[in-house]
Amino acid sequence: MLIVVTDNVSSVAAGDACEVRMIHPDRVDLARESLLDPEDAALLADRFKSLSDPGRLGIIYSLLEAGEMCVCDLAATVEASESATSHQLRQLRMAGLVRSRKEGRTVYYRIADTHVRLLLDVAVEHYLHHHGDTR
Amino acid sequence: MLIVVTDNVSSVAAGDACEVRMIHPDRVDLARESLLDPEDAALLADRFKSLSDPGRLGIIYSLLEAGEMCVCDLAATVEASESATSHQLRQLRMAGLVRSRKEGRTVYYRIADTHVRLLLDVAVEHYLHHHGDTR
DNA sequence: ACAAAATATGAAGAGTGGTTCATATATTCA
DNA sequence: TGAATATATGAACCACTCTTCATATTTTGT
Repeated sequence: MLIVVTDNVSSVAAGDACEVRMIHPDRVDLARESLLDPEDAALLADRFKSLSDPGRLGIIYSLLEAGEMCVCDLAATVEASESATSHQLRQLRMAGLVRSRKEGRTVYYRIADTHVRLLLDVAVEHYLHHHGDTR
Repeated sequence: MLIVVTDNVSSVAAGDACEVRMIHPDRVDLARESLLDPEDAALLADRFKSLSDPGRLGIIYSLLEAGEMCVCDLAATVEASESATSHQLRQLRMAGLVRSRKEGRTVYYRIADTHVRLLLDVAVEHYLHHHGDTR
């Protein structure tokens, strides 16, 4: 990688494509070393995405409070159709946030593990009581 | 609210609209009491949404590692255009995850508070080392 | 004042997400 | 076996998101 330094502003010819401008190459290098590899970043982003829907948050809070619940009860709780609820539960299950158990015709869902509650508690702690300025 | 109970399966005629089926009305009532009000749920979901993009996660990790960084350095780090990076920083700023400080023409961004690191640590703890089955 | 630099913003396009509706699967009951 | 129940799945539609491109704003240097 070719690096050209002029005063305190540097440019890097990355590969054979465009030129990138930077002011503090040292910080860029530092930050680059600790970057998640793209695969992990995508995975982590996907998991956060599962938590980014009010309906799914409603499902999760319901399960945290009431323990095991079946699809139709969850649908009634969050006031959504059973189909929509089933679709959302599928996402939550594939994200590893909930697990399911089948008993006869009904399927009971539960929170997968205790990290979920911890994660929400931290988020609520930060977000709901801390609406700071937007500087 | 009219409630009709048959065996252990109940129906609630909610308002004047559709009919909702449920198996454990007690759990539904329990879960309903602890539901976030819609406003808070939407707010919380929005904050998680800010964390649901690999590029934004890259920005956040960069800031956690390198401290203050300007837009062009962040763009170089995550290999995105400066415009795209600026748009993403706007979201992160409005979500209260980062703050900015202007020095001459350059704007330096930093992580808003320590909860952000904690939140990511909990998420990584749960997600990256815990890819369980999908039952 | 003018040009260049650093960032911000707005609009438009492609892609994604969530719901609905119809249908499929699995299970119980008669 | 056939009907009803509980859930799952697939396709389609609308809305939203993210990027790009062009342009605006703010600040510096001459």
